Amino acid sequence: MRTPTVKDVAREAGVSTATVSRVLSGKEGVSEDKRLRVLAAIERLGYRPNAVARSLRVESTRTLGLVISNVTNPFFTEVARAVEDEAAREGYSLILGNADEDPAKEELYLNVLLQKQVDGILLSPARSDAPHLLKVVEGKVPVVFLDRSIDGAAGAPVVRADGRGAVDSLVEHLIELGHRRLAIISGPREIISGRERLEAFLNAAGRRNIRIPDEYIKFGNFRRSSGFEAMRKLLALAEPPTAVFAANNLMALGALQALEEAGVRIPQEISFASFDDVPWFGLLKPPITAIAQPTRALGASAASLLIEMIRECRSTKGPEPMEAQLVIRGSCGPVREGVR
Amino acid sequence: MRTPTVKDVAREAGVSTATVSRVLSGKEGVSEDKRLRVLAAIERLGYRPNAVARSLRVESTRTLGLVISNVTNPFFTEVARAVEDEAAREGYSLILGNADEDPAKEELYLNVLLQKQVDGILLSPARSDAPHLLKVVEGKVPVVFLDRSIDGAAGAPVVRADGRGAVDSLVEHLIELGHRRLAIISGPREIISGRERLEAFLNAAGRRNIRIPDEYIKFGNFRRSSGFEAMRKLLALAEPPTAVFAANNLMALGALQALEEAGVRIPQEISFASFDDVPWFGLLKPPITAIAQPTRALGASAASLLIEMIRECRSTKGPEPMEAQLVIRGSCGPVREGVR
DNA sequence: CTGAAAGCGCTTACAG
DNA sequence: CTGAAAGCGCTTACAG
Repeated sequence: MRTPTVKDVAREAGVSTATVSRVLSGKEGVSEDKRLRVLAAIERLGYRPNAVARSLRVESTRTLGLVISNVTNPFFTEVARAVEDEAAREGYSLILGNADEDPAKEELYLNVLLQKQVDGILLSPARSDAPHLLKVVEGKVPVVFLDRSIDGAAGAPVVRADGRGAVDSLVEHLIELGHRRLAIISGPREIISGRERLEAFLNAAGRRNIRIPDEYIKFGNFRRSSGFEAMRKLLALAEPPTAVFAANNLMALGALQALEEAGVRIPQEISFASFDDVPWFGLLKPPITAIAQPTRALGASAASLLIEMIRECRSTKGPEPMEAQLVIRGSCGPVREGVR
Repeated sequence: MRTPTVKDVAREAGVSTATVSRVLSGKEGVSEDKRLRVLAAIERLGYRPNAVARSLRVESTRTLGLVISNVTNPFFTEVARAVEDEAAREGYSLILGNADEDPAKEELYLNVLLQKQVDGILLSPARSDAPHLLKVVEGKVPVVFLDRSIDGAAGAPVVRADGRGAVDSLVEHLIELGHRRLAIISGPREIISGRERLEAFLNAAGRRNIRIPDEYIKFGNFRRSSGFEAMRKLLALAEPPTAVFAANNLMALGALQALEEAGVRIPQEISFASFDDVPWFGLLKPPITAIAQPTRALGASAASLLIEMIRECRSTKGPEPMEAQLVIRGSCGPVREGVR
C-alpha cells in the first residue's frame, strides 16, 4: 500500500488537492463542511504530509545547520542543547555537523547543508583564517557565528562571550596571591577564542609588569591530550611556573591528569585555573577556580538571532558580547615560600 | 541573480538536463566532450545541486534522525558523536532531536522526522511502555533502538550494552569489602536500562543472601538533581547504607555533590560507585569506581546497522549486546568497624 | 550517446 | 468558497 498523498486525501474527501492543502496549512476560506471532510479523510488514510515536497515548493526547509568543531566538548554540548531547544520551540529542526577542528571536514559539511537547503547556519569555525568560508557567508543563506568567527566576515553576526575581563580578574587574583611565574596552556592562535584568551592573559600580566617568558606559553589544540602534554612540559621546566591557566575545559582535564600523575599538589605546589566551568570542577579537591561562560544564553541567543534573520530576510548585527565570569574556588592559593 | 539550476547548466553547456544529471551522478555513457562542457558550465555558474529536489525524486534524503532523551548526558553525547561520525562516513546527515525524557516531545520529534522523510531513525525512547511508538516502528522507515527499547517492538533491533554482569561484579566487590547495607539510586523502572540495573543489583545481592530494604532503593530520573536528592535522603536515614550505587553518571554527579555538602568522606564513611564512566571520575579523591559502557562502539554499531537496514531494505536482528565493564578505583573501601 | 517528457508531492496565483 | 493547472528542481524510463 502506497503512502497516501494529497491526491488520495482529495479523492477520499471529494474535493480538490488545493482544498486539502488549504486545510492542512490552516488557511482561511474553506467551508466548514469541506474542512471536516478533509480532516476525516486525513484521519482515515493516516495521511502525513511530505515535508520534502513542501520544501521544494515553498523554498524553505524549516531546518537549521549547526556545525561545531567538537561535540564531545561540554561547552559545545551545552551550546548545542540550547540551540536545539530554541530551534525546536520555533519549529525548526537541526542538522548537526561535527567538524572535528578540521577545516576540510567543515567545508564538506557546509556544502552538504547548502545542498540540503537549510534555512540558516550556525557555525563555529575551526580557524579564523578561512577565506573559503567567505563565499558561504556572503551567499544567500543566513549565517551566524557561534563562539568563534572568521577574519573579514563583516556580513555575519557573531555570538560569543567576552572573556577578557574575566581573564584579567584571574591574573589579578593570582598576582595578589603572590604569583609571578604565570603560565598559560593556550588554544591555537588561529582560533579567535584561543587568541583572545592568550592576549588577555599576556596583557593582564604586562599591565602589572609581569613578563611571561615563551617557555611559559604552551600551545594546545583545545583537546584533552594537548593539555596533558603541555602540563607535562611545564612541570619539566628547570624553573616551573607557580600558577597555570588552561584556556578551555578539555585541556584543563588533561592538565589535571598530568598533575595527578606527577603527584603535584594543588594549590600547595601549583595554582591552577581553567577557562570554561564544568559541574565536576566543584567536586575536585580543591575545587577548581574557573571562568564561566553564559553557555546556554549563547546558544539560545545565536539560534533566535538566526531565526530572526531568516524571518526578516536581512542581516542584523550580533548582540553585545556577554561577559564571562571568574568563579573563584580553591585551586589558586598563595605562592609557596621562597619561590618568588 | 537566481540560484542556477540544472536547466541553466544545460543551456550553458548546450546539452539537455538529462545529460547534466547524468554527469552529476557520475553515470556511464556520456561522451567525454559533453561531460567536459557540463563540468565547465557547472564551474562557471557556481551551480550547486538542490538536494531537496533530488530527494523528492529519488525518494531518499540521505538523512538519519537521532532522537535521544538528554544531549547533556555525556553518555549520549559520546554516543551521538560516534553516530555522527559513522553517518558522515557513509554520506548521511543527522537531524538531532532532544526529547528531554518527555514522551510527548519525543512523539513530536518522531513525527517531524517522518514528515521530513528521513531514511532511518535511531531512537532512545523516554520510556519502554510506549504503545504510540509501535506504529512508527512498524512503519516503513527503519528504526533501531539505542541503549533503550520499548515493550513489544519485535521488529526493530536494539543496540545496547548489557550491564548485568558488571553490576554483579560490583556487588560482589562491595560484599567482599564487608558491606551489607547496600543502597541504590536507581533510574526509573519505566526505562529498560533503569530496570535492568536495579534488577541486576537486587539479584546480585539476593544471590548472596543480602536483602535490600525499600528505604535503600531510591528512584531518580537519571538527572543530576534527582541523584542529589536521593543521596540526601539516604544520608538522613536512621541507619544509612555503607555503600551506594548510582545508576548513571548524572545522578552520580548529584550524589557526589550531596556527599560533598554533607562532608561525608569516601570511602572511609561511605563507599560509592556509579554506572557509566566519565573521564573526571579518575581525578576525584578518591577516584570513583564505575561501570564503563562501550559508548563509542554502541553509537557506531547502531548507525552502521541502521544504514545496512536502509540499504538492504530489510530488518536485521541487533548484534549481541556488548558487555559493560567494572572499573575498580578507590571509592569503595572496607566497611568501617562496628557497622555490620 | 542523447533528449523530450513525465512525474516525485506539494502550494499558489488565477479564474470563476 | 473552490478547482484546474502550473511549477518548485531534480531523475529516469523511453525512444531514437
